[in-house]
Amino acid sequence: MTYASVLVDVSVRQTDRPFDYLIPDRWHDAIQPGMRVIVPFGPRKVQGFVLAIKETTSLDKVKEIEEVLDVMPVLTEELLLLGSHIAQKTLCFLISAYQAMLPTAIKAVYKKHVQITSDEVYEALPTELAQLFSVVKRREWTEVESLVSKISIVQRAIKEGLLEIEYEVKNKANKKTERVVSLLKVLDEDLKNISSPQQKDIIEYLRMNGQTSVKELKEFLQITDSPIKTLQKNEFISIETIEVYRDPYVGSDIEKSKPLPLVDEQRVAYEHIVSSFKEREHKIHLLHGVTGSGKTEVYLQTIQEVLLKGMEAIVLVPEISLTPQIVGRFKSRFGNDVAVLHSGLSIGEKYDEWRKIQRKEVKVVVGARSAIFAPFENLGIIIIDEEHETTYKQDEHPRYHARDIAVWRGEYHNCPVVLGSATPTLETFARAQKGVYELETMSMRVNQGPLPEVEVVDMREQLRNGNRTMFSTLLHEKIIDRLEKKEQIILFLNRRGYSSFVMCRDCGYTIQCPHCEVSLTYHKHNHSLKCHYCGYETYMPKQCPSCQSDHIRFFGTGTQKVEEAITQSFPEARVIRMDNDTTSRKGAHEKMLKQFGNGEADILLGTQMIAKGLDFPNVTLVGVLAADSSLHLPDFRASERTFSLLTQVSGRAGRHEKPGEVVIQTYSPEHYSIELAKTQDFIAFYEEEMKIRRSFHYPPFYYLVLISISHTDLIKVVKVSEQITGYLRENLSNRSIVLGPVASPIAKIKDQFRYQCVIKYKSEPALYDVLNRIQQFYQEETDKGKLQITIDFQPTMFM
DNA sequence: AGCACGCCGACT
DNA sequence: GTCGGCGTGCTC
Repeated sequence: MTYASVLVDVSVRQTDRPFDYLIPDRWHDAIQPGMRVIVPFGPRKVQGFVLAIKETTSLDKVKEIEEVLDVMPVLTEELLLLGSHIAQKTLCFLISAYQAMLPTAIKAVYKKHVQITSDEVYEALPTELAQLFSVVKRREWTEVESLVSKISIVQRAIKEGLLEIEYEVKNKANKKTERVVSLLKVLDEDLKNISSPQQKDIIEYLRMNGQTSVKELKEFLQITDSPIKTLQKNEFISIETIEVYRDPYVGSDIEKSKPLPLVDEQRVAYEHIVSSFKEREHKIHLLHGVTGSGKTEVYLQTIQEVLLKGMEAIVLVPEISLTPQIVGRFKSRFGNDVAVLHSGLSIGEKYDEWRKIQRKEVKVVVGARSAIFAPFENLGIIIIDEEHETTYKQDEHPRYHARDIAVWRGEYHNCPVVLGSATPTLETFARAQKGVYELETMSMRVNQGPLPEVEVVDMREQLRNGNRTMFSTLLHEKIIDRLEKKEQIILFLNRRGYSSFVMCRDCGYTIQCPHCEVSLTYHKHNHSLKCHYCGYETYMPKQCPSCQSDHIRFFGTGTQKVEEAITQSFPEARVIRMDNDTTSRKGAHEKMLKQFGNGEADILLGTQMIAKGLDFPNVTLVGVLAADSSLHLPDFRASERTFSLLTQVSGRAGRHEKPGEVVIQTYSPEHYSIELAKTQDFIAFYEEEMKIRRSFHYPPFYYLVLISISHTDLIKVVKVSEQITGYLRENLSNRSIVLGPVASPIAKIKDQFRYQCVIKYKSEPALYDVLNRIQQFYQEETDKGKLQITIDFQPTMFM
């Protein structure tokens, strides 16, 4: 007898452990850990993952596995191991960790049907049910629920054995299939006997072109299914259904590219990384290169080496759909060896890309955060571009950081991990300084061009001098100049922590969301006010609800408003505006960038999404409007983010022959992150910021855990928060610091009050134990859904 | 999470 | 005496 430990797809604490099932004989040697199965669980059926195969079980009664869903495991041995590591380190259920590794298409969909037990039951059934099941003998539960007058009559029929419930587990996956036609043996004699010209055409076509899809045959020969069917019936051809891949990049013509010559700094970095790959050393390299220093080319050539050895590579890029230019570079270098995974793909497309990896049909995957789980088994290198990006941290369970996963997998495979950035996180840079990571510095731009000249304009002064527009005199002049020279301009609107809120000029009243403690945002297109947290929407009032004054206006600068200002100040300029509104349609993003690249516009105006990765030779001016809006967020990383953002945006200017200029507009020009962005001196910024981090006990000197507590009852939230902080203070070592409880910066979302506390620690042996105990203590209450407690290690946000 | 089981009040 | 409400506890 062999048994399987199965982890079922039910994410609650009580089922967060394996259950044993008997493996039926027919599956004996076929079943392997990492495969998905369907098992009976209580009265229903659920999907589960086989964790292990074993010869014995301690139970006296076990059920049999009902079905095996995979031919090969969807989770490799490595990923199974990694899952338990993630569950342990982020305090999530094991099943959640595994779910996070797989494409959504593979997730189970549960259905419940009601059917007649036998044809003889009609007399016994109540008329209502007899009618319902007279023609259709099997119906979906939800359908029955809505058609029937009372659920109880169905339940009684089930008890009496007239009806029964059947549980079904389906795959969300939709493999895209295609019917293909192959020619069987057709003798010339047979051909003579075929009178239909269409059938003859088909055979002719197949003889010329070999295996062909039904679709193509029909299109090319302008025929229907019927002659094809006849040929199949007479066994001249065979039709089989095969799986095909959707190609999200079909039609985009990609030219093959060749390795570019490396400049000295690039070569040094390249050689270091390649040597640790060849020596099979798990080293972490920080590739610290200024914008335009050619980091991507280093990635490409190191990957080339990895591929030469028949090994595989993972490349993470922040939210990749936003940088089609980068995807293009990988596709053009490695062609069909590349799979691309990002959020812009449909569920089916993601699944197809994932299948290519699983079947080892590709060697390189380029993707966003979750691509770190690519099921490669022969990894040679892992690259994380723009290492400092916060999108690498998942903000829902499991709250993992892709960088940590990369390090874990690098260790498992004994391969190097490369972290690339012009503005690495302080944590990473500090490790490189200490020699924990290898530091590769690239301080020169490949084109030998200088970094762009950056000027900071004090907007307070502009205001004092009577300039009330969004453009300082300097930026205005420079825009005019570029427009005349037919050079291009990027205008960046820093909107983080910024929105167009509504305020009464007379009494100062601002309109807030009734369910969340945030101001509502004004939306121009339908004159509405919307809450960005819960979706609440209302009309824009004509009068102040508080003092009835007419002077109620919206404040803040949206991209729309900037666009209007541009057309007013520079009527001849052609503008492309990129923000969430204009790029939500699929492919809109790529299209707009292409237009700008072709010179169809003079100004590209946008938010964060235009800050990185873009490379347009004709851009010689970058303007940053309101540089400091990200500076005053209640977050210790605000300075780091601002500096990083300004550096990245500045890097968009003058990347090729023409030198670039940057104008940064700010109300706090004396702030060090803005002052240092002017010289783009990362080291100076690092040293300055480290002083602050040290004295305030922030990372990289301390690790952080953020515990958030929320509930609809404020008193309950306060009580639980105080209990938790009290417990932490009592049970953690006195070297750790516990802050709070305090109300979260956004104190209420969706009618839930939110409190938080923070643990700062350097080394805390009791940490996991204590946090687990807290989770267990409140488990009953959190299960009911009223109370929520989330624990976030190394949080990126404190909102 | 679902689902059954069981206990209790309400109503034919 | 039955129906349906919800609290409790289990699922190999």
